[in-house]
Amino acid sequence: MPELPEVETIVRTLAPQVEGQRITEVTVLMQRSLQSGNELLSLLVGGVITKAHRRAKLLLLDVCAADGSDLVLAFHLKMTGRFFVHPPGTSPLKHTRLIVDLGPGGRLFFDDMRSFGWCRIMPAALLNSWPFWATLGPEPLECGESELAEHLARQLTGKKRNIKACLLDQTIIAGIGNIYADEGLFCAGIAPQRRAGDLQQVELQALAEAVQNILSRAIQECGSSIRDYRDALGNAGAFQNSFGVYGRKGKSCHICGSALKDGRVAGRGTVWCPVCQQ
DNA sequence: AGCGGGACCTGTGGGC
DNA sequence: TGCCCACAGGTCCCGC
Repeated sequence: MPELPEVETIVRTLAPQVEGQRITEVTVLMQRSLQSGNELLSLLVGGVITKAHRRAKLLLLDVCAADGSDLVLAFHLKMTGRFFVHPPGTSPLKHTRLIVDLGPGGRLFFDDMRSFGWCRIMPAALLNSWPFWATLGPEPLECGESELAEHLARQLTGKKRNIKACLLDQTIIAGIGNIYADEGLFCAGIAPQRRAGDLQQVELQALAEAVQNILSRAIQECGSSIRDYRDALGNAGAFQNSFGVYGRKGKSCHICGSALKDGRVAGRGTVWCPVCQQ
């Protein structure tokens, strides 16, 4: 399920295939997948994709439209969203929701089995007035470790929710999902059900360090492939082989050998070590 | 206001 | 063998 490291890997593998390419057609196969910007579709045709990049779990394609205006295609992959550039003439697949034709550059497919993912097309100038965008928390890898710890301290003061729910909250910190929340908390030695406002400064420091460490390592390993995730070249990631807790319920902790516990925290399947995480 | 939980989806896998 | 159901999870929305 694409979280920050997976979306980052997709962007890195997609960018060389689409940047500089001219859009010749856009086809929406599932209307629900295009959340907004229907009226801008015709403006895309003839435009050029100038940049593929990422913010939080969003994949963004900057487009210089045919009339010279700047547009943005924002994609949220949710759990099963995928990108792949097929040769020209390729027919849609079973779960293809949207196609961006790039002439001789091929056909960019947005596939999404569960149809939770979406695309929004908007003028670049309106990006900042989009509530989801405007309320996103900081990029965890774009601030220093102590800066991130201080940010968490400010955000979590007085919070009664558990720390896992806070890590999943994109307005507190951007890009973390269920996998990296569990892994980060394990790495920091903090139990997921701890009340966020009760965490001590030294624990927040450890958490900031753990989150940055886990996310960077996951990017180096090209993300985690549990079942569905593939990058824009069709390759699986490898970080799932380095999991400390996620998907390892009942198995023994790599650090202390205790049986890992599992349950629901913040409404999500959660695994933790009852000894290493306090 | 802040928080918890259901709805949205569809394929997979375990149990009977 | 085949059917049924729980489960996976990011975000929005609703109700307490």
